[in-house]
This record gives sequence, C-alpha cells and structure tokens, in this order.
Amino acid sequence: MTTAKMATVTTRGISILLVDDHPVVRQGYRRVLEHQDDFRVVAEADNAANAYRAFKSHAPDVVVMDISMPGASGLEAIRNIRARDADARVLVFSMHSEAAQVKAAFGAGASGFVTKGSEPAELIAAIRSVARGEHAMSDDVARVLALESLVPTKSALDQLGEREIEILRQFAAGSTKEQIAANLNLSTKTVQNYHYLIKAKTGMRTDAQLVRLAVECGLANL
Amino acid sequence: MTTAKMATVTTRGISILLVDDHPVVRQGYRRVLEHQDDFRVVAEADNAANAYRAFKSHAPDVVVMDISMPGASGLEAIRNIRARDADARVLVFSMHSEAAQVKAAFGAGASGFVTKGSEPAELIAAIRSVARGEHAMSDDVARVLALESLVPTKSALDQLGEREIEILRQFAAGSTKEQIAANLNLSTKTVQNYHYLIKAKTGMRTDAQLVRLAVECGLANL
DNA sequence: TGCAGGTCGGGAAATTTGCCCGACCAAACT
DNA sequence: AGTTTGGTCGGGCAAATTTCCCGACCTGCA
Repeated sequence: MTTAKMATVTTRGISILLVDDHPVVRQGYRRVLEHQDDFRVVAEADNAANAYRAFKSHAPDVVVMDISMPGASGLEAIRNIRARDADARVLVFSMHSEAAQVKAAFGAGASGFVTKGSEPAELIAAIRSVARGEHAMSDDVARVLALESLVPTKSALDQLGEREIEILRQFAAGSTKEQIAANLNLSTKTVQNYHYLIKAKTGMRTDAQLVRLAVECGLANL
Repeated sequence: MTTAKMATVTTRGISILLVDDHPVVRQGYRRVLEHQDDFRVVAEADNAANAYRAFKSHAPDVVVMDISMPGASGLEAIRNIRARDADARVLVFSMHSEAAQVKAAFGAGASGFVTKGSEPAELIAAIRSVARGEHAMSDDVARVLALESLVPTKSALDQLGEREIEILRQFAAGSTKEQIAANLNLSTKTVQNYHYLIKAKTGMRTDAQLVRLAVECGLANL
C-alpha cells in the first residue's frame, strides 16, 4: 500500500518497461537501450493490458511505449498507468508525429514523445530527460507542434468536424442519444457511431472523460 | 497554570500546516497567513499522505486543508489526523459549499469549513476560532447548511451512501468501471450495479448528467 | 478526374445495461 | 432476544448498447 517511490535512479540506473506490439522492434531497441550501462530494461509488453500489468509488478522508472497497438489504445494504457501512479513517466515512441496524436499523448499523461524515425541518441537522451521528471520530444515532433501552434488550433476539438462538435456538445449537456438524433434529424445509429468516433478521435475512453473534455474546451457550460 | 496546550499558543503564536495540491494557492495563502504576526506556517503538503506525515512531525495547532485533492480523499486525511490526535484542529478550506461535503467534512472530524470564495479576514478569523477549540464556518457555508436543515434532502447526493459517493467520484473523474472495481477491490459487476443504483437514486438518465452533478456538488474537480 | 474527408447509416459480435434477485452484516427498533 | 431496516456485495439474464467494420453520398480541391 505505502510504496515509497524514491530516487532509485541514481543507485541502480534507470529501469525501463518496453511496450511495443512488434517483438522485433522491441528486441532491437532493447539492445540499443541496454548498451547504455545506466539503463536496465526490466520488462516488456506487447499490448496495453500487459503493459499495465507489467507496470504494476515492476514499477519502472520510465515506460517506453508505442501507442499504435492493436486492440485497446496505447493512450488508454498511459491513462491507466498514470491513474495508478501519478508520478509514472511514460515516453511515447511512435511511428507518427501528427499534432493531434502528440497532444492526445501528452493529454493522457505522457512525459515525452519521440518518433521512430529519430536517432537512437535522441531516444536515449529523451529517456534520461523524462527519468529526471522533465518533458522531452524529438525535434521533428517539436517542429510539428510549433507549426501547429502558430496556425489556428484551439484545442483537441479542432480535429472534429462540425457535426461531431454539435453532437459532443449536446451529449455533454446531458442529452440522450435519442434526443440528439431527434434534434438533428438523424438515426440513433448514426449518433451512436458519432459517439464512438468522437471518443476515438479525442482519445477519450469514458463518457465522463468526454464530458470533462467538452467542459474544459468551453463546449458545454456547467 | 492548568492549561498545558493553551500555553504554547499564547507564547509562540498559532502554528499552521497548509495542505493544498495547488502550489500557487498554497503560496498565496501562506503569504496571507504569515502577514498575521501570531501565525506561523510551519509546513506544507500537497496531498493526503504528505499531510499526515507533516502533521506527525510538526504537530501544528491548526491544519488548513483543501479536501478536493487528487488521489486519496482529503476526508481520509482528516480521519487519519484525528485518529492520531483527537485534539487536532482541522479547518477545511474548500472550493465548494455543498451541504453533503460540509457534513462529510465535519463528520470526518473537521473543526471548521471555509470556502475559497471567502475574504481572507474570514479565513483568518476562522483559524483563530478553531485554534481556540471552537467550530467555525464561513457565512455562505452556514447559509447552505441552514437551508439544508430546514428543507430535507436538498443536495441529490446525501441520499447516497459512502460507497456510492466514492464510486461516483471516481467515475466522474474519468475512471473505467474496471479501474474503479480494481481500486476498491470489488467485482466489475458490483460497480455496474452501483452505477445503475446511483443513476436511479439521483434521477440522472445519462452518464453526462451524472458527471455534471458530481462536478456541481464538488465531488469531482474539473 | 480523382481523391481526400466529412456525413450518414447498416451489420454483427462483444460487451454493458437495466432490473431483478438473495446473502451478509451492523445498527436501530420492539 | 428478535426483528426490521439499510448499506454492501454480487449472480443472472434479456435487452440494449458499444465497437468496429463496411459502403454510399456529397463537396472541395489538386
């Protein structure tokens, strides 16, 4: 119960949990990481559920995670891990660098974001950064985010279309799917599909999270 | 002299432990409180566990605590503190003034309840009151409680039991039913049943309405 | 002209909900 | 002591919903 998590980093190096659904990729990067003598890969996982289990049993200093995995989203795994331990460091290691995905990752509680196209040195440096409690991202990710912040963009909601926004608004306001369908002259099925789509796009897993997001973005007033 | 504990107060002023998860808020009120020359902020804490630790090592005359903190409930911290020292004075300093929350705080052993919307003078006066062993609450809290005692079941939440409240809190915070079940060592089925029961009791139809209710009642902070 | 993407809904398996039930336990009442 | 009440916990099962796939339409845009 009272797990005093202190700085074991300095005494035993940085313990790492590797999460990626592709074993070869895991192996390859495991070797790269273990070449650093202050890194220890203490566990691996090939999906979100196993990642959470491994985190519980190993309590690694840093979780290096690919978020594009089959089944449950990697974002979910991040949220689960962070829900269990608010001090957990998760470094996302992704194939892509879309602003929306980066933002979703940080929104889920990630401490860093490095693309697989980056140099190993960049990943290694990022791991050291997040282990120290800092935030880190590779140069290409930073560039995308910087560009994206200059242009319009207000929130995680601008990845949603007009219709999706409206449905989210009514949903967060407390309307039933049937009511929304009636209001917008849609079939209930379509509203259900939108609901699913919105959750997928925003990376929210729970209706409650969706409502909070809507409120935070000023879509719904409390 | 027969007043052993009183003596320390008069000779060294009132020692205070500040508990709030928001550092800026802590800083701000620390400055306000230390402007009173008979006040001494001897420690700060940003969560329930640290609050208890700090109380043990500093034994302050008054604990000023925000109970809407992440992780373990502030109520639990109050109970822990009071269990260790039945003479402990805890002044709850909350964002909200729901009758249910106020009652829960006093039920847990709080000596006072002041909302963050109150004037600094009101907080200062309340601290002096509870330091003298009296009970104190800000005017708006008193009004809510008075109203609530005249009209039965004002808040929709006091028809809920301890367990139901906790489940609603976690649900509104965005947790999955599985996560809640894991946190509370229950079966998923039981959590589902509670979810249904809570909606039935509160008359909410939608999960979104439930979240809004929880936030409005100060159960969940956005 | 073609293609990307928002909108709209069907289909089907997997999961959850809605509502019922019984069991246990502690406190309060008779 | 016996009983009623009420909170907690979970099983069961039909009905509803979610999840994720798919195709179709329309519009803007290269």
